[in-house]
Amino acid sequence: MINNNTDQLSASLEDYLEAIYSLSQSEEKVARSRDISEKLDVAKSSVTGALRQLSEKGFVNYKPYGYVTLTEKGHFSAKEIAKKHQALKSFFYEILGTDELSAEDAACRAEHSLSGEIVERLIKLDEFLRVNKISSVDLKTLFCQSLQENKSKD
Amino acid sequence: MINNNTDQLSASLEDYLEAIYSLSQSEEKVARSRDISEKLDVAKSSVTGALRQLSEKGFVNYKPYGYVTLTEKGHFSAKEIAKKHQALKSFFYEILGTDELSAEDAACRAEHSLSGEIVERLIKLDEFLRVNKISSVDLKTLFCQSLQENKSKD
DNA sequence: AAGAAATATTAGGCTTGACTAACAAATTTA
DNA sequence: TAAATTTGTTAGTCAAGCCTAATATTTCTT
Repeated sequence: MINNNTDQLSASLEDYLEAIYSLSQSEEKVARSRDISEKLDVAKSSVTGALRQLSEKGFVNYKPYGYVTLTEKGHFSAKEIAKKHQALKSFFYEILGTDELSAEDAACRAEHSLSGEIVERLIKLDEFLRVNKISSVDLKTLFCQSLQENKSKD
Repeated sequence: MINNNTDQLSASLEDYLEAIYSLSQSEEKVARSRDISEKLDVAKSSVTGALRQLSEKGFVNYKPYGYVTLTEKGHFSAKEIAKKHQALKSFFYEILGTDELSAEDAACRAEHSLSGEIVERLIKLDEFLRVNKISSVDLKTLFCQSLQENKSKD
């Protein structure tokens, strides 16, 4: 019973929380175990385990066979995570100019490893570049011409 | 004996490879188990396990109680990882203007989750911003004034 | 070169987070 | 409402990665 730490979530639990948040927002307002399982491509039994943990840590209201809802704390954290995700995806897609799938994919993985501070600053840079009309369109030539020639030179 | 996949390394194994590379470069040219253990703040027995895996996958030459050296493949991968690390740290520190420790820390964690393509593009953006003299110095005011006022507003 | 010290490995255990299969509960349908 | 279907949980297993303690090997010291 080590790490019953109430505030810090593992990358995995962050994913579950994010999925619950996202499902609660769209669809029929309640995140069912089934949907979470499908969304994260994970066995239903894994969802049960995750819900128990999130519940113990105070992020969701959960009773076996009952509906799942976010607590205030859970809602707050989920929003933070979603914000990170959105900011990163937007940066990768609209500033760096990757294709949307890559951007989504990269955001999924990076959102767990970057601190709030870094993401805040990234958002500011993103805004700055937009305001000054420096975006993927402007950087495209730059990217295209230099992606090739830069293949390892020790 | 699943995942004897020869080319893809886990985040953890990437860390070990990177440490070996870095130690080989500096110091006395040979990465000893002891040093790796110390550098990654990990038990020596964990290093042994990692070396065995890296050896099985063809990234290092390793025999129990012997010295460890990188194979050509290992050297190549390590360089890639180190390059990612350097690029990310530089971006966080010099463009986003975080303190050096945060930059180092963030780079350590993000380097495993961002694809080569994203990092390449980040390097290009980094260069572009430098050339155009848009760096942390220029963004500082922007960052400082807006980091505060942007604390969640749903 | 033999004992002491440092270094490396093995053995065994723990945690996290996934899985499958079997079972339980809830919901739908006839 | 009772049977069928869907959904959710439990039990047991597995791999990755880490740990400590005990053991083995190498290196240093005298």
